[in-house]
Amino acid sequence: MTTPAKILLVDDELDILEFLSYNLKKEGYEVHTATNGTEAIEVAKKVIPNLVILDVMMPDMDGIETCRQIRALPGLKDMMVAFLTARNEDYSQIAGFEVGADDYINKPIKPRVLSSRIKALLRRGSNTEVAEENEDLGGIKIDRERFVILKDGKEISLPKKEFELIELLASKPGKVFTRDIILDKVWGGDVVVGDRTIDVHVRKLREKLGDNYIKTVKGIGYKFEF
Amino acid sequence: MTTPAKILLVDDELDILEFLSYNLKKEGYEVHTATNGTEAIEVAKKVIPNLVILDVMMPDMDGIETCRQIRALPGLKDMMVAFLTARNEDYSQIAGFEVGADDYINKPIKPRVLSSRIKALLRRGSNTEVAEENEDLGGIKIDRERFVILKDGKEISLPKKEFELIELLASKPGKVFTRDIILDKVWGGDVVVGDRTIDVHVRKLREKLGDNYIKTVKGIGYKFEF
DNA sequence: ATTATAATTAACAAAGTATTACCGGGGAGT
DNA sequence: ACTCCCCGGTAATACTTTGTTAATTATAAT
Repeated sequence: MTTPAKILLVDDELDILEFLSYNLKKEGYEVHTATNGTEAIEVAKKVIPNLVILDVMMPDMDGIETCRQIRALPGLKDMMVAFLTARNEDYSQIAGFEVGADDYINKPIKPRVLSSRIKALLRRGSNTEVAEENEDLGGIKIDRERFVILKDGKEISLPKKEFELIELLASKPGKVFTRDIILDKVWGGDVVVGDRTIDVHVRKLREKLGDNYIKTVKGIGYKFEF
Repeated sequence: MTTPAKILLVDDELDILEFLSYNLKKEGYEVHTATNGTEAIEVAKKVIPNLVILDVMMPDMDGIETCRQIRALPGLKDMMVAFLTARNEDYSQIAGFEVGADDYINKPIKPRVLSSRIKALLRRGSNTEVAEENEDLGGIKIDRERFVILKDGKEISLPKKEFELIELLASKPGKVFTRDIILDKVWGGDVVVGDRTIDVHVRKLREKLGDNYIKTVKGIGYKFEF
């Protein structure tokens, strides 16, 4: 770590703002905050953040519009942008990607998830050179931005759950994810679903991606390998 | 599997304490309890729990403050902390995370939910440790994360029991593990299996790893050597 | 040689996973 | 508002792998 990354948080709900702010500071980031679009633009001009986290739903000026305006500022074209959205807001419905969102983060926010997402974002952001090439995982690329998998250049679009599942598994190729962990991360710790639900989703993924990527580790769980 | 995780429960309501305690013990955890902050700190000093579950609302000293004090104790910085909160007590969440809460559990508590949350927490806690490079044991490496053995760079995947067995033996190379101990650690103290079960598993391991690693000590047990 | 302990093998039981079919809810399009 | 269709999930069943047992053979120690 050289100089801490600067993050601008924008949300009209003070609770959330504080909560996120605290957690990010703990991770060593330099955190700035704003409670509305106008204020956000002011702050952005001054601090030139590496990453802006914007609530989509805000009074006055919504996150999308705010984003558009911030991006128009000099020197801020290359900054990373993440939107906060309520759970279950279908990604495709959101106009955010049109203004160049780099990630979506669902509320309610789990600190651990947040932290890793942000790290990933900042890493991506610092790759100023290449227009952000997604990692190639044995002929497969995960395009979070478009919510699509690329297999040998061919697009395969996945439903949400399947996407989240492959995303998790591929996040650390080779690592075995226990059923517990998968349930926890993809379905959420307190949702109780049947034992075979994961299997079925794995099945559907294998149908679409081919049988060579997701391996079962009997008695333990699954892992992504190539 | 190895040694049971230690959990410290703190709540002023005896009903809840008993209820949780019962459920957690059933899951195989070592459970300690306290009914107030001061007592909690005493117990924490002694047992050095892996996880503390704290009621936020308590007379005398509330959960947050208790947590702060416990964390200040030597050797307890890295422990996991979960707070029990009444439904929708949003405000306390913020304060809680400031003292390093790792999770919130809402009352009323459903045992099933509790169980999975706790598993996740303890897992997270142990993951927090150092990224622990795998030791090379005479051409063999045990990769717990991927759940495979690496022999001369080549991956050998093992079934659960075989993996646990080699893991145990290799945990202290050279040391002889008696059949009793092996049964206890791998199969669990209360499971009754036949005399030859261990032999068969050793056999299978030797088939896969070669005959040069596991040595028999007649009349005593087995040891891992290289 | 005799006895006790261990290794091997094959057959069986149990656990775990894959597959298929199906159902209900919610959104998209009409 | 009414379909229709897709997604996410369940249930039942078939299938595979793993774990255990028991019977048999081999080995070492006295």
